[in-house]
Order: sequence, then C-alpha cells, then structure tokens
Amino acid sequence: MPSLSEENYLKAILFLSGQTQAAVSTNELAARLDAKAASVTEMLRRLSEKKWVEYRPYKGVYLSPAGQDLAAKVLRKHRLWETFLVEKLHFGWEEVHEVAEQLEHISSPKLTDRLSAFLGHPEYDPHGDPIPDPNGVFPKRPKRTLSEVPAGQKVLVQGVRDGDSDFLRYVRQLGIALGDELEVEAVQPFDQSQQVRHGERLLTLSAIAAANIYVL
Amino acid sequence: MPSLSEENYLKAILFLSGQTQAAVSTNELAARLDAKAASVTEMLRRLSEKKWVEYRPYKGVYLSPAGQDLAAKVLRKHRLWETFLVEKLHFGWEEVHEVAEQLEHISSPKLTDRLSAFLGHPEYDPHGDPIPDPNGVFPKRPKRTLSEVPAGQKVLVQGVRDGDSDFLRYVRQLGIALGDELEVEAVQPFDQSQQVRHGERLLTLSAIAAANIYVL
DNA sequence: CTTTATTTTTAGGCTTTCCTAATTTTATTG
DNA sequence: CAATAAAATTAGGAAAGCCTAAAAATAAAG
Ligand SMILES: [Mn+2]
Ligand SMILES: [Mn+2]
Ligand SMILES: [Mn+2]
Ligand SMILES: [Mn+2]
Repeated sequence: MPSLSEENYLKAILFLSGQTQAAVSTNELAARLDAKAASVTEMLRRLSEKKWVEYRPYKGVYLSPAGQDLAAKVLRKHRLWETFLVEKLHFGWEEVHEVAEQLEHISSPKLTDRLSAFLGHPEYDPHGDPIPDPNGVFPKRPKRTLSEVPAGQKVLVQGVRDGDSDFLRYVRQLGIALGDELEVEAVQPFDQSQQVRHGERLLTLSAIAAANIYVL
Repeated sequence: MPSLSEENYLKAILFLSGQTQAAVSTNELAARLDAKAASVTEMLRRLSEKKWVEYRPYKGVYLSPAGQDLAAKVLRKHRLWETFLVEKLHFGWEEVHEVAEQLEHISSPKLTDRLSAFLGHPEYDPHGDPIPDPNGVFPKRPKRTLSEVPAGQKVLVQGVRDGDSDFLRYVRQLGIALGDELEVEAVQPFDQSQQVRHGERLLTLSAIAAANIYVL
C-alpha cells in the first residue's frame, strides 16, 4: 500500500528514532534521505494523513503502530535479500546494500516467507544486523562496540556497521568475519588504537575502526 | 535508465510486434497495458525522443535497436525470476507472473548474471518461454500448438501460454508438465476437441485448451 | 529579554504519468 | 466520393515527488 518513496521515509524514521522511539526532526530526515527539508515536510503531512506517523509541525515525527509495522516489514525484506545475495549469489557484503534498497520494495508476502525459509530463517543479516520476524519483532542482542572492550578481554565479532562500503571492504581485507574471536591485547592511551589478536595474527585497529565493529 | 513505466511500454511493444517486428498501434498498446490511448500517445513521444522507438503519428511504433535491447533485458529478468520462484522457492507456475512483473525492474546487471548462474543458465522459463541471453538473443525453437497436431502423432510438451492463471492451474491439475509426452489419439470433427494419451491416462482437451499448449 | 541564528514550513514551480473530453486524421462504406 | 465510423492526437487537468526561495516559528546568544 505505501509507495516506494513512502516506504523509504518510514524506514528512515524507524532508523533515526532508534529503540527509544524518539521524535525525529525534519532536518535529520532530510539529511538521511538526501532530500530537501521542504520535501520532507510535505511527505510527513501525507504520511500523517495516512495514519502511519504522528507528526506535530515544528516538533518532530514518530511512527504510529501501523507505520512501525510497515517499516519493519521493509527492513525485514532488505535484510533477507542481503542475506540471499551473500549466501546464495556470493556477493561481497559491501556490494549488497544498493541492490537490497531496490529489492526491499517488492511486495509479495509469500515471496518474503518463502525467501526466509529458503535461507533457513536467518535471524541476522550479513552485517550482523537483526532481521525482524514477520510480526516486526526484532531478535534482541546487547550491542557493544570493540572500542569499548578493555585490554585483555576476548570477544566474538557479532556485527559491523553497514552503510560504508569502504569500511566493509577493509574489514574483509583484514580477514575478520562474523563469529570470529578477537582478543584485545593493548589499547594505546595516545589515540585509543587497539592491538588485537585474531587467530595467529596481530592486527592494529584505529579507534574509528574499532567503534564500527560490534562484539559480544 | 528507463523508468519502470517506460520499461513496461518497451516490453509491451516487443511482445505485440512479435518476431516480425511489425508496427504496433496505439490502441493495441493501450489494451495490453490497460491504459488510455491518450496516455500511450504521450509516452510514445517520450520514448521516441529517447531514441528507443521509431514512432510515426497515426502510423504506429516499433522498437529501435536500443529499445529492443532494453526490452529484451527486462524480459530476460522477468523469465529468470519466474524460474527462480518456481525452481528455488517452489511457487506454482500460475503464481509467478505478478511477482516477476515487479522483480523484472530491479536494475543490477551483476544480480541478473549471478541469478542466471545460480539457476544453471536456463534457456526456458517455467512456461517454456525462451529466456534471451545477456545480449538479447533468444534461443529459437519452432512453435506448434497441440491443436495443430493430427490424430496418431506423438509430441513433447514444450510450453504453455502464460498469462491466464486459471489455464495454468488447469494444466497442472491435469498432471501435464513440460517435457511430457502426449499422443493425440483422436480429434473430434464436431468441435476439434482432442483425445490425448498422457502416460497411462486418456485425457480430453477442448480445442481452446489444445491451442494454448505448445509442443515439439 | 531582545537580537540573531537555526529550523521548519509555505508558496510556487517542475516533471512524470495518468486521466477525460474535444478535435483531427484515417478508414470504411453506401 | 461524400458521409460516417474508428483510431489517434491534442488540450487541459490531477496526483506524487521533488525543488528553490521566501516567510514564520523556535532556539541560542548577548
Ligand atoms: Mn543494507
Ligand atoms: Mn545489512
Ligand atoms: Mn510472466
Ligand atoms: Mn513466463
């Protein structure tokens, strides 16, 4: 029922409001969607008329229950398709986002169900992001970044920030994959860069890189 | 580069002009696309400006080489996705067309290539329709309908007319699948209905049904 | 608590894709 | 070939999305 553009707005509001469901501002949305603020205002009025968001001019916007459901369904499709592309078609994890941005708008509940089954009902996508179930419920897992881990501790790589394909290529090049064990051997007081043991090898990660790797 | 709507027009022109590449009329297109003639005229002007068709007002339209290439690519995706849905996700062959109408517009040459490889580079879709190769070349196979087969002859089922899901469901219900052997035992002079042997069983097919089954 | 800066909305336009109604061109036919 | 019918185009308009520029509301500073 929502148009492609409406789906993208709902997804952006879901992303920006995070788990707190905080109100999202017009400019935040404009930045995220690479659109002008005026366009956002206009769309918010439409989404509000359709009861998918609560919108108070000048105050911000958040998703209605119906909007949350729609946004979660789109995100579910996005992440299932990313999983398909990596698992079945052997795409690199840095290549899948753009294609999934298109595939997420395909409207066929049966296709989504069958795809999920075909993939073995995965709970996490190739970047470690949770895939909501058909009812929009996310599998929950506490999220800590590698940069928060003190020296001497061992952790398991659980996810990476998607959205920057340079970073994703870099991580692959390092040889780090989801599920791998890392041990933080030292943290430089100077720049917070980390010496990390990965199997036999010792890697050096900048604080920025470490902040984009999620661990358990 | 072409919009979703433009792709649908190009595909319709390809379909209606057939292998003869005959000029297609405005009304034919309007009927096929379920649009009004005025809308078609407008779009043909745009497609013509973009050099994807040759359009002579009041005379008809046909595809330029560039337009043929684009239309074949869309058709290739449509048929690859139909094959995916049937072979991998176990859809019925009567269920796949609508979903493929959406999927055919996904723009990612890499995805199309990988999908084709994943499916083993099929040459025919679930309805027996030829899948053009990446250069827009169709595998050719002479097409005869079952209704043209005289009594006493044995044939192999090669395809079925897609586009009517009632018919597709009916054929499945009969137990006839692509590749099956049929022997026409008798043709009623009265209504051209056929007595057809399919393995052990003897089926009766109306002339209309027989005209929608392609054989070799 | 004004003044200034920032954020947001409004006003007015543009493109794409459709539509209906009116007009024009082409085809058919007596 | 003139009259009528059918097919196609033109005219004019609507909705969705998006934009720039101007105005209004809110937030931040002095
Ligand atoms: Mn993604
Ligand atoms: Mn992802
Ligand atoms: Mn089809
Ligand atoms: Mn088909």
